[in-house]
Amino acid sequence: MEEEKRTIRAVERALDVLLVFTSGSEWGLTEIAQRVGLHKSTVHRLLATLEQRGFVVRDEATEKYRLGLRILELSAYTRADDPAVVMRGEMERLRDQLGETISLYVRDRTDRVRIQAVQSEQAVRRVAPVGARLPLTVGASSKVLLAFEAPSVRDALLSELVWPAPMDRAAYEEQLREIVAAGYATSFEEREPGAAAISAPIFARSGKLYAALSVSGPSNRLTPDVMREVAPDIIAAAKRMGTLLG
Amino acid sequence: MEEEKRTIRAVERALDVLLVFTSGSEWGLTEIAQRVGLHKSTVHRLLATLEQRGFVVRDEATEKYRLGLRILELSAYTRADDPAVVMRGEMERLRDQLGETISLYVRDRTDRVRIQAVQSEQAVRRVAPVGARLPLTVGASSKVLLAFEAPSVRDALLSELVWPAPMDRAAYEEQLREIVAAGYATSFEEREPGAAAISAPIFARSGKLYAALSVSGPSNRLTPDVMREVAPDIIAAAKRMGTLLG
DNA sequence: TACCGATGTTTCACACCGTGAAACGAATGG
DNA sequence: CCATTCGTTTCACGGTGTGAAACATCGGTA
Repeated sequence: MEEEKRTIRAVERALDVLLVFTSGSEWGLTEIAQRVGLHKSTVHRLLATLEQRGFVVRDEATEKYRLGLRILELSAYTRADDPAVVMRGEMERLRDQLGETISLYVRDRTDRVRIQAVQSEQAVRRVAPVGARLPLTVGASSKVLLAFEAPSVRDALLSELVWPAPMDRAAYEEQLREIVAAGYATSFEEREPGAAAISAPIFARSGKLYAALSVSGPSNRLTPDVMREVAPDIIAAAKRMGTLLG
Repeated sequence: MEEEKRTIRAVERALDVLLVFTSGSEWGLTEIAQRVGLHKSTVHRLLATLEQRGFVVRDEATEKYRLGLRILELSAYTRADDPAVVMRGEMERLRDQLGETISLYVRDRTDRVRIQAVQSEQAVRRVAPVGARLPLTVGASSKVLLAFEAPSVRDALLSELVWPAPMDRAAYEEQLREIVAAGYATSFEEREPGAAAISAPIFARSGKLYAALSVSGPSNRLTPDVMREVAPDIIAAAKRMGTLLG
């Protein structure tokens, strides 16, 4: 039962404190302490350390903590968005063609992360910040990132994921097989009501799954019929984007 | 004499490990250990912890460490108040690398304005006050701010500008095309004798031209050969700075 | 094949460092 | 003016992070 730990508790706690800021940008010490379940005193020392290195700063007005510029500085060195920059042109082309928001997701462990996005210019549109982290269980892109993954990896992930109540693993696996056959996945008001999405896989030249390209918008515009119609365009764009990768 | 420390050593060390990635995106364990001056064993545990939380990942091909997507996720929640402030870190790094004065120019109508600068620390150096306003007709940064602007805007500006005597608009436009192809611009004793500069464009994520990053110094140090050599570094820095923008 | 150096990984005993209870100070407002 | 909440500091204790050393794996070299 007990897994051997080779990690450092104090560091884990510090990182957990940082991660608190992914659900709100401004926090007081006591709030953070409650959230991570640690003593005020401990969190105070953690924050002092993070502040000294510039990972958090104190808002002068509110006296609360927020993330510091060191994070931004580091984010410039995450190579994950390098290919994403190259792909931006192709994504803009697709946006102009379809008029909806285009996103690029990669899998990170049991989540997916939006590494690039171009927004729809319509009045009613999905907004989608780069860097957003979403569960791998729901949404068209999640299904793509699972369905086209290597079998061994996929099975490991399916075992590891915790499923929301109404979902059944067997039925889900069947759905994934259909997605592989079709070459793309859709979701209709699956993750959030009123929203729909269609997603296709991007493979690197090596054949390895790199990302999921998704088109998302309001479900009254992105109806199942419309999605079926534009699927070939999205698959083609995803294929082109794959060739841009090493 | 001795300052009381209220920080946590293990956390400080972990953050230092993260900061190593601001001077190179790929590192091996031993390299990192040398850089931060810690024992291999210690760094190994730190990295294992950072990896568990997704702050670093191991490149499958090279087996080396790089920053993980958690950083990107956090960066989405940092409020970048003033872009010029955010970019200062990157500019300081470039200054340390090249030893010359680094400036950041944005276009304001038919002028350019220096909105940020870090000075060379050499005895003979260009001095460059922030806020300085210069004509858009001469200098490497001017050419960048024109060459990479949207065609319609560029043409309007070219018509509006009043040209100094010896310049010809047709020849200038040809020069701008070459600059777009090269990805950077240079100037050698163009605006003031004894001075040279090299400049690259900074694009926001949206693809919009935001500013020109320039390296300037005495023309005996910044020879054409030297500028050609350091151009890739400047372009890379400008690219990173672009990712810091919304 | 045997050897080497360089890499990442694991083990282990010890001291030191991180921990949380508690007490403190400061600000707010009822 | 007391009560409450927040951030800060102190301190003794024991757990926890530490680095030397040994181990494991590679590629490269002779």
